[in-house]
Amino acid sequence: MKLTTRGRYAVTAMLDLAIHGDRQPITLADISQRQEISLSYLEQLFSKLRREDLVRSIRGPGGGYQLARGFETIFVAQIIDAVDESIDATNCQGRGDCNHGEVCLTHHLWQDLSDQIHGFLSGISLEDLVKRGGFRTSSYMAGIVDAQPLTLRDQ
Amino acid sequence: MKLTTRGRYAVTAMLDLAIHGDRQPITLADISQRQEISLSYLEQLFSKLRREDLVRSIRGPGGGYQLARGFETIFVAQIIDAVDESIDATNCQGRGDCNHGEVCLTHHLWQDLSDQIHGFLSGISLEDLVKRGGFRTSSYMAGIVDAQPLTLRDQ
DNA sequence: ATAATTCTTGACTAAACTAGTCGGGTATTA
DNA sequence: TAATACCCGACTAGTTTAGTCAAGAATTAT
Repeated sequence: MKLTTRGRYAVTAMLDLAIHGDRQPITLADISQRQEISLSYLEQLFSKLRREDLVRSIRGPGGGYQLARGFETIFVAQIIDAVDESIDATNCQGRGDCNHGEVCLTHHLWQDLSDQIHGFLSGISLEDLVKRGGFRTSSYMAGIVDAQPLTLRDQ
Repeated sequence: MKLTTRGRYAVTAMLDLAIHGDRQPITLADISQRQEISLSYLEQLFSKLRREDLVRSIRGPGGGYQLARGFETIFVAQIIDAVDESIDATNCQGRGDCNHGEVCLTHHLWQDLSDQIHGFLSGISLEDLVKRGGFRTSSYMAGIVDAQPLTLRDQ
C-alpha cells in the first residue's frame, strides 16, 4: 500500500460523491470545481475506481458518477488500493530472497507495518468521514471509535 | 513522514549496525556487502544519519560507524525522518487553505493518519528489532508489546 | 613520511513516478 | 442531431529515487 497525493485525491473525490451524490449522479466537472482537481486527472482516477466497482457511471446528459454501494460499506483502504496500484512493501516481491537468497533484516517489519496501516484504513468508511464532525473543524475524527486500532498482531 | 525504499535502506543499515557494531566500528563496505546496498548510496544516507546524531563516524583504518547511543533509545521513526526529509502529509503545507482558501475535505484525515503512523514507528526501537525473534522467522514482531498502539486520538 | 584505509562531499545521471494535458472517441438524452 | 458526459490512450514537464563518479580529508600502520 502506497500513500500518495493520488490516493488523497481519490478519497477526496469519493467523499465529495458521498456528500453530494445521494440523489442525482455527479459530474466530474462538478467535483473538479469543488475540489480543485484537474478534470482529466479525475477521469483517470475514476476509470480505476469504476474498474474496482467503487463507483457506477452514467453517460450522457444528466449523467455522472455515483457510489456503487452504500457509503457505509466503502472504506478508505479500498479507495487507495484502487488508484495507487499497491506496489509491494517489500523489496523482493514477497519472495523472501531479498538478501543473498534469504529474507532481509527488515522484511517482516515492512510487511507487518503495511498490513497494519492497511487494517487501520480498512476500518474507516466514507460514512465515518461524512458523519463525524464538520469538515472544516479539526476534530472530525473524534468520534471514530469503531475504526480498528492499529495494534501489532500477535502471531 | 514518507515511507520509501530509502527509509527501508536506512533502517536496515542501522539494524546491521546495531547487530554487528557492539565492539568495533563497522565500515560501510561491510554493510554494503551484507545488506546488498550500494556503497555510495549508503554514504549519502549515513551523511544524513550523522547530521541527525544517530551515528558516530570514525575515520581512517579501523574506522567506520557506530550507533551514537544505546540501541534502546533509537527509534524507527527517527531513522526514517532523518533520511526521508518528511514532506507535509497535507497539500497546503499545513496552512489549511487547500480548497478555495478553506481546509480541504480530507485535510485532517491525512494529518491524523500521519501522526498515527509516526507515533507507531516512534514506539519501535532498534532494540526491539534486534531482540525479538530471529530475523529470518516471520514472527519477530510477536513480542513487541510496548510499542505504542496506533489508535485514534481523542480530541 | 607515506601509503592504505575509511569517511566526506558534491556533481552528475538513468529510470521511474506524479500530476497533469491533449485529442479523439462512445453512449445517452433532449 | 447536437449537446452532454463518460472513456481511453498517448504524451509531457517536473520531481524523486537510487545510484555512479571523482576528488578530498582524517586517521592509522609501517
